[in-house]
Amino acid sequence: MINAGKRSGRPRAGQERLSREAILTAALRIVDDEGIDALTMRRLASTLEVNPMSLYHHLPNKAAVLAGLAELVFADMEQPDPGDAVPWQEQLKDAARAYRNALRAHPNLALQVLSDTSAVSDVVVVTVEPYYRALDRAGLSPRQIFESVNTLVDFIHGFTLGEAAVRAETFELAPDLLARVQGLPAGKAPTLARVVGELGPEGLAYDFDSGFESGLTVLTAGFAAAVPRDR
Amino acid sequence: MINAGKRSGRPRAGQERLSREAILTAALRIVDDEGIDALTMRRLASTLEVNPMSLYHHLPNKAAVLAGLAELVFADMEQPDPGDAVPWQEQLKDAARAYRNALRAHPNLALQVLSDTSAVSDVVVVTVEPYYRALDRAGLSPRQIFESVNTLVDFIHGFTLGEAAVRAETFELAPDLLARVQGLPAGKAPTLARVVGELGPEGLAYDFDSGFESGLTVLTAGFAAAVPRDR
DNA sequence: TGTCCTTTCCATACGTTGTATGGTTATGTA
DNA sequence: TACATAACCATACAACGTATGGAAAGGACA
Repeated sequence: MINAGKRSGRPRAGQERLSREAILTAALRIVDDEGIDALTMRRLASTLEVNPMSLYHHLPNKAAVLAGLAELVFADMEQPDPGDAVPWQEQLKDAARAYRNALRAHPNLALQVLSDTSAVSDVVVVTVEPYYRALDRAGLSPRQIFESVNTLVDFIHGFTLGEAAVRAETFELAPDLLARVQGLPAGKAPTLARVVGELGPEGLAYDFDSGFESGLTVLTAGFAAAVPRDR
Repeated sequence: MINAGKRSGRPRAGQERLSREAILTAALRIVDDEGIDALTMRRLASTLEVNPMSLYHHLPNKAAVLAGLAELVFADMEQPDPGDAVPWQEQLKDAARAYRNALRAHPNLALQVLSDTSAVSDVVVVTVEPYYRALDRAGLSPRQIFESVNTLVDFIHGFTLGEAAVRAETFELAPDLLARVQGLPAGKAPTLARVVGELGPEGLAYDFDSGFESGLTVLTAGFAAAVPRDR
């Protein structure tokens, strides 16, 4: 009768079924597989084959679970920083790509992560050095660097948000947009209508990767334009 | 005994207490005053002095209430579009400012609005004409215009998200950031540490308005740099 | 070794949520 | 005048987060 049918009590040493890490890993799997709404304390406990209340010995509440997940997302981020061997533009873009990749590795968590101020500001502090380095090399002033980094990070956040939202829904961006534009009353948005018409359905087939690169190019060009003349 | 103490039944014509619009208006007030979490169907019904289930005759479920709120936010947006009398850069910036203002008029709704794909794509279609007009005047190709607008909108979204998140929490950005950076192990992020140190506490006192303007300036400069040479 | 606090798990239960079901009464149309 | 429909209400249910308190094992100290 080795613990058969036992109902409760502390487990033997080394037999603990839970830990903060185990809980967060299971939670991340649920969110990745089934979306953020599928993550409930009861569901989480049941996949761990544990009573719901047991979770509360490792994490104070559900908000802490979500905050822990945000933490995990950033922990997996790889920091490339090729250093000064490449032009500052490439250094900047590489860092931005790494950030984007970390965020989109778990699209169902994007909203949670981006709206969790403490998670974002944590990671921003730890992560942001390559941006500062690159823009310093470019010759910007401290104030310009500070504001440029904020602008870049905001772009990445907005981009990721859009990408995650579109992936979550199952709708086709291009035909949808085309249909909407064509459905507008004539003369309502003439330039939009003309440009969209010239692009055509295949021109509108949005590729997130190239959209991101395009944004990075615009931003780096904008940063470069801000470099004082005497450099 | 004119309907006194009556418990249920259809109201007299013209005496209806509910309508989609009335419900959404009340919901918006709750969200603005007390935050998105305060909005429950029961709370909403009680401010309207109505049974919770009555709401369901005008809106199919709570998600529809939230979607309706997103709609309201955009409905209040004023579209300036000074037209071709000003440089294209100003036309672009004015439109961007109007969009930002609409989003931040209801900060507690920002997250909801930005994550509601259909709301965003609705408004983007209706709203985006000035951007297209400005960038067309600047001389960009259809493809460049399309991608530039996406970049600009993503920046606005990311910026708004950050602004709303910071406002929701009650913490001071500048001292917090400074403390975090100073708490880093020495040599961990040298450029960040130096730049932040040079800025000092007052240099870090973030002003969202000037941060937004700075982003717009960078982006317009980036767009300008993409104009083909033969223009 | 025996004592006692702590840790890890479990059982039960409470209040709140969104909403399904089905009733009651007035409206509008046939 | 009959009847489907619309606008309201009462009741009820399942699922949620989590407070409370109990059981069993671990670890510290006598």
